[in-house]
Amino acid sequence: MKEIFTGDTAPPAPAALAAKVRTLAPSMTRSMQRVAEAVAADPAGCAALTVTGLAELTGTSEATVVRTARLLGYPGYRDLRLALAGLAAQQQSGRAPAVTADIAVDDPIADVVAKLAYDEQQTLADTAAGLDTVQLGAAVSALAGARRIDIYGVGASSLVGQDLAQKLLRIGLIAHAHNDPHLAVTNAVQLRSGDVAIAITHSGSTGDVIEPLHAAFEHGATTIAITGRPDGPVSQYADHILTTATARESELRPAAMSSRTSQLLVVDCLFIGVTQRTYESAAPALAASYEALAHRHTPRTRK
Amino acid sequence: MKEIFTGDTAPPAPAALAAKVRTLAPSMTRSMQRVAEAVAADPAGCAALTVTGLAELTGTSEATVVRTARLLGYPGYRDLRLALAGLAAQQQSGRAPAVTADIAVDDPIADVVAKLAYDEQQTLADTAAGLDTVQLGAAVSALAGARRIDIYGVGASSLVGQDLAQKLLRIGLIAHAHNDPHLAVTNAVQLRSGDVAIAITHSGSTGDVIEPLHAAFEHGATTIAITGRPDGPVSQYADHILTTATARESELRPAAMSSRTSQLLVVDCLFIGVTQRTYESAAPALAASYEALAHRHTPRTRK
DNA sequence: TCACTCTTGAAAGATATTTTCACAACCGTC
DNA sequence: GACGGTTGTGAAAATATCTTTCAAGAGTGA
Repeated sequence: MKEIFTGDTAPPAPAALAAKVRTLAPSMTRSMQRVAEAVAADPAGCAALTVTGLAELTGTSEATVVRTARLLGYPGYRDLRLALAGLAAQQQSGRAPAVTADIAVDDPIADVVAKLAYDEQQTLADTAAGLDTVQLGAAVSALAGARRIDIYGVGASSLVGQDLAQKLLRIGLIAHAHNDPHLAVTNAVQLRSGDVAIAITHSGSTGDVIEPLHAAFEHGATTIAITGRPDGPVSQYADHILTTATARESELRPAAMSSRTSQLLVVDCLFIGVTQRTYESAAPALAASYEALAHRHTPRTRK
Repeated sequence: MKEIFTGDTAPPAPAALAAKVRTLAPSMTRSMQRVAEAVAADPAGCAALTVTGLAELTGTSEATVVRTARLLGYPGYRDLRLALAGLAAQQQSGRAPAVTADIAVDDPIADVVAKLAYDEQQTLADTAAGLDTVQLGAAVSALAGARRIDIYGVGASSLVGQDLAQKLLRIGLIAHAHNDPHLAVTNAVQLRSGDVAIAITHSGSTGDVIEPLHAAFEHGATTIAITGRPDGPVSQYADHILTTATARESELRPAAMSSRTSQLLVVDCLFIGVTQRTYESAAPALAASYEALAHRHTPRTRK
């Protein structure tokens, strides 16, 4: 059965507010962005303000502040404010926000390693916090019972798709990752109810990926989108939307880098989820695949 | 004239609310005690209530609720509520130490997400800590000046290799990821000094990957191994060894999962390092590849 | 340029909070 | 046990805050 994507990211956000702001920022208007930025930059300060206060601070109107709160997933400003207070309390008591400068051209290699590792850790945390477990559960259910699974991704996302396909094959599911858009579409029209199609696109607007998903959707397959832009075109044809985190990008660190990390976490979650659901058949399949590879390793030599 | 009740406890309380309630209870009237008790017993629940709601819950009136808030040191109920929200958030974040456990078959999906994210974060930290920056620097130098770069990986490592190849191609280097062992070997014998060969294998003993690296090594290419077993056979033929972390694996979470995370971090480090070294040519190449993809995105739809 | 949609804030409308005020309950005293 | 005074309480008015509406302005594509 299909669910209708209502545009609002489902439940009130817990702690991943900064990440959510980043994810949703592109779909915001200028004024709303100003509000969102203010909120992300200083949760504690904003929690102390009334709608009117925050509107003045950001040079916008109350209406805009309320609109922003809505977009971030809260029923209204009051609830955003409450969440902000919670966030502020956590920040204060908890961890110091480790300073994380952009990677610079002249950074020594050790700094590059440290910054990269930190950024990716951050991306993982953001993804985990922003992932809608209800959608994830639904996606897992669909996959666990799927007759056939087609996965679409191009560019960097193609590798993520292949990773997922490899994993699903290992537990005995019939999965195939496409990266040729033409073949993907011609295969998609073969799908029907009981099959699952997965589109992976960070931008949410990659035509080569949307087209096969659209075709699969039209033919009655259950469709899943793994995207950083849940409001993007791809979501039109997705029964279940899994949102990946959007990290700030810099010249040296393209968005593709963190989106890959985020996508892989989602893929892993899907895989583990499906393994759990189909444990009876998955466990022996995993064991068998492990066994099959054992003889391909040459004996260890130690220098 | 105002009804002034400002208890001697002047400043807004931080987290010691329960204690404060106990301290102040004797000086409270019966109704106020009921309110204070409710608040102390369930901060989170009360944070969700309006004055009217809390008044009803405790069988008192709004005025009493406000008076209680004042006595507790807040300017009014609104501020008490904000503090309550903060408290609730702290409590909630406090109880989440279960993530260190292995992922179990019956874990709810939310736990799976949390545990996976945590594990991968750990893997990243371990990798960053264990990476030899001298070796990394040497590898970067070799890549930056390479005439041609061949990458070998099979299975999950194949995807990592492809990721690296994609990245290096983007900055104008000539890189190719092989996953067919035969073709890899036949190509490897074409390499010579000035070329670079990279083998990616978690076990360090994957014959299909060692063979081409061996061939490349013999023919004078600079060889790099990305492996979780620096003492494995693959290292015999590697000029530079980059060590990836080995996370504990469980039945549900195969080693391939964390080794991939670790390998990707290494790959990212290599990429950034090479980009830095070749910035003059890499920057415009990156910009061009970005540009080239721009038109492949369909226009955004906003609901 | 025109027609169009999207964005925005002013102000009206709805809620929530605070204050006021009158009355009930209690307490000690005569 | 009735009386004056004090204290505790909630209903309702007053205020502050939040939400919605709506029309004008900004931006956009033909």
